[in-house]
Amino acid sequence: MPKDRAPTRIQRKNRAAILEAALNVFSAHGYRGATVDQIAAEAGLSKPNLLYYFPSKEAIHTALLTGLLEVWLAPLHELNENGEPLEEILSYIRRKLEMSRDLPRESRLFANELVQGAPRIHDALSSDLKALVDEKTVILTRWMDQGKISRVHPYHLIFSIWALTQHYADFDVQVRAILGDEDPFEGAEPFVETLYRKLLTL
Amino acid sequence: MPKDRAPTRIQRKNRAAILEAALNVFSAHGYRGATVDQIAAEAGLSKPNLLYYFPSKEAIHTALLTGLLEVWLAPLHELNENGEPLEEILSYIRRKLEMSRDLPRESRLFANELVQGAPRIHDALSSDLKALVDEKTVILTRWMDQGKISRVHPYHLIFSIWALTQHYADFDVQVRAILGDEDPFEGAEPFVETLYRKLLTL
DNA sequence: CGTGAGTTTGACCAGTTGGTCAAATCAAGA
DNA sequence: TCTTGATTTGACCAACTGGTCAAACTCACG
Repeated sequence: MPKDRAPTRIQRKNRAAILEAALNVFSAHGYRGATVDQIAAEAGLSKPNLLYYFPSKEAIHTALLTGLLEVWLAPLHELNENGEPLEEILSYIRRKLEMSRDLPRESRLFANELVQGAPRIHDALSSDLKALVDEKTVILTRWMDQGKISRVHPYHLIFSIWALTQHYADFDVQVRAILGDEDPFEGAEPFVETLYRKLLTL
Repeated sequence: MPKDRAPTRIQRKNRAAILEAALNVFSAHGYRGATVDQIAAEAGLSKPNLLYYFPSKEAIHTALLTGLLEVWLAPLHELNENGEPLEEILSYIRRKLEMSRDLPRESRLFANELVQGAPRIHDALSSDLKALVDEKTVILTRWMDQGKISRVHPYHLIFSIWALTQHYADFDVQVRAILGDEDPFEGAEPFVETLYRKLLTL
């Protein structure tokens, strides 16, 4: 247990290696399915050495989740109320789709946690996430009031975007089992763009 | 291990109780997160007694998955090539949404399996599921060729329906954390109906 | 009733898992 | 170089897990 001074070079390196390894293991096997030994091996450390940097398996998991939550919510944060409504929403969708393509482990990490009832991030959902979504649905509703986009249920609009974009990362195996060689994202991008353009154009 | 005669009354009752309990436990905690003790307790049996009916934890899991796969795919099976195209698709969506509302455990069972790479049903995906989807996309493509519905990527159309409808069961916690008291399905039904009507109407 | 198959259980086992600890090793500043 | 705190490790532990087994019990049916 290092004292709470400024972290040393080694501390920074090993903590980063552990979190990287934990992301691999937790996202592939879920919390319960991941073992500390596995994470330690993947990080190139012995188990006791890993537990020198994090007090427990759960601590690694929550450190990962909380650390990645802001990364995960960044695309929605960027939704700009002063931009062109339809383009803002389409950009948001594109950012989410890119994240599914480029950060599938992060997506599956949250998917694993959510599908099992979010026992470890339930609080963040009903505070941080809810606050962010509430804030952005106000903007969406204003755009609808101003006749800039079609009137639809703003919460379900956001849910649909999450569902559609994250599906490609979370259920990747299924998508690939059906599409075979075809790159999922090649077809997905124009599809979702058309979908939301038609939905939101008056 | 009962002989392979006709199952007795007790066998039928206990096997059903085990599968019901296993559905609860596996869907809530995933394969690795579920314990045989937990399933036995929930089924009202001792662990050795449970293992008298199923040879192993994995056997219970695969029995569940394979038994439910056809239930799960039934809505798509019902998509009728002789029906009115848009109405057929909308009915399919409604059936899937009903399943999310009425059978969320089944949805999460598959979600858990898929998000972890489908180690135990990979074969069923690339054979049964792929065959079914291939068959139905032919119908969708024909409808598009005949100018009955808009031309979109048929596979991604199906993926989007899965994503949207199953989202409400699989990520239920998240949806409820944001919607609060509001019934998710009340808003979801008209939303998805509008969405696909706009997408598919020429 | 009796009897044989079907059912249930307590005791047990080996492997795994998260976590501890004292001792050994290493690194960097005085 | 020397010392002190940071880092690493092998040995270990208790709890849990999936699974086994022989013995006990129960049920249906002749």
